Amino acid sequence: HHGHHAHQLGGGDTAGSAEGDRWAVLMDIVPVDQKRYRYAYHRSSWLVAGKADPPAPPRLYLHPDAPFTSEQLRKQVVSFEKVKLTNNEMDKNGQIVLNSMHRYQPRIHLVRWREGCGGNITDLEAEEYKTFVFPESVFTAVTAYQNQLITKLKIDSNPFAKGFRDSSRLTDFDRDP
Amino acid sequence: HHGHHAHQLGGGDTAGSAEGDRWAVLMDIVPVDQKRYRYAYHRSSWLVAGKADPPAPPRLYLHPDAPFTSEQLRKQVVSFEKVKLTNNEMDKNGQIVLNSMHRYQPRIHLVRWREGCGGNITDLEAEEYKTFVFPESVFTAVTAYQNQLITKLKIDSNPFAKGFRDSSRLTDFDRDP
DNA sequence: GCATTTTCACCTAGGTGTCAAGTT
DNA sequence: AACTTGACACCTAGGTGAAAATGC
Repeated sequence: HHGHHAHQLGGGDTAGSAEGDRWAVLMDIVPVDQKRYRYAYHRSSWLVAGKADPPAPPRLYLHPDAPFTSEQLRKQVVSFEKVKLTNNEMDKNGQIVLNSMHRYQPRIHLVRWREGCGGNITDLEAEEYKTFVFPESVFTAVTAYQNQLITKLKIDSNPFAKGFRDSSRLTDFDRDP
Repeated sequence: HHGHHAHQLGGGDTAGSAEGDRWAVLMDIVPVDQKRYRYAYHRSSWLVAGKADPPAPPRLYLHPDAPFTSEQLRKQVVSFEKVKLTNNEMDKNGQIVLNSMHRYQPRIHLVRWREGCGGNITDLEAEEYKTFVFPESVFTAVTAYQNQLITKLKIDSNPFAKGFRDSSRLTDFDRDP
């Protein structure tokens, strides 16, 4: 209603605006380059190992709490902790499909909620949206960690991996509490 | 588009119709009468025990898979297995609030999906809907089962209660498998 | 005395990295 | 030789009724 071009959002919606104040937040993950990588253990670094495998078209993952109001977007954390990755190109569960040993850039898309679509967004170019990219979030997809520091980071930061933390090595006192 | 009165749905949408073919399915649970009950253990039956406590206005529980298409409604089971009940009138989790020791009738409402509301249905009378009632689903709300047959039924039919099934009484062979 | 809440052992369901086995 | 998959132990998270504790 401010006369923005379609396919581009401007800033400046004020706190009072209620009309059309519904937003979808989506994530996709796009290739950084056309390369395949391998890991050089002895020098602890990634090396180019050839040309990329043919990429699947990036899948859009809609944040499950959508639609958000602009107030929610201002006051709440929008976490994508439930997004799942797979290397199975035939996946039917809406997971994001990646090729292992390739580099990727996650992207966040803020999309004006269209009444009547119910979040069924298949093509970003048909929407009014703005994309946010955080270059520090680039990563290399793997099926097994190549680096023990990554393994330690995951074990220390993911509650489901608590069983592998150092402190869980028992000190032989696990009988008759 | 067939000229039905608002607030009432007719049958006869054919398989081909696509326009507006989105439906919400909701459940609410309404008091059967204005009575409070108690259970007579010695005769295994419910008795009237006085006048009902003041009822909270019935809450509408929207099926989480909404909206459905009419094809989905024809071909799939619509299960309300995730609905939760509580006796806490202050509940903020969208659970259905009931008074213990009162009789209730669950109801199912089929509601035409309104674009722009995103399933945010607060008042049924503002919608185009049809209600389905199954008298065999009337029940008495409790905080503890009053009848051992109910306890057995629940234990035998709910996977989470498997630990209480007869067959799980161990036969003294639970050492060193 | 009866109804409700709290705590608990026992489950289901599913998210972790490990390790062995399989694949290319 | 390097990468991928599947079975596994170990967790988190939470749904059961039993039994004890609490409330009215």
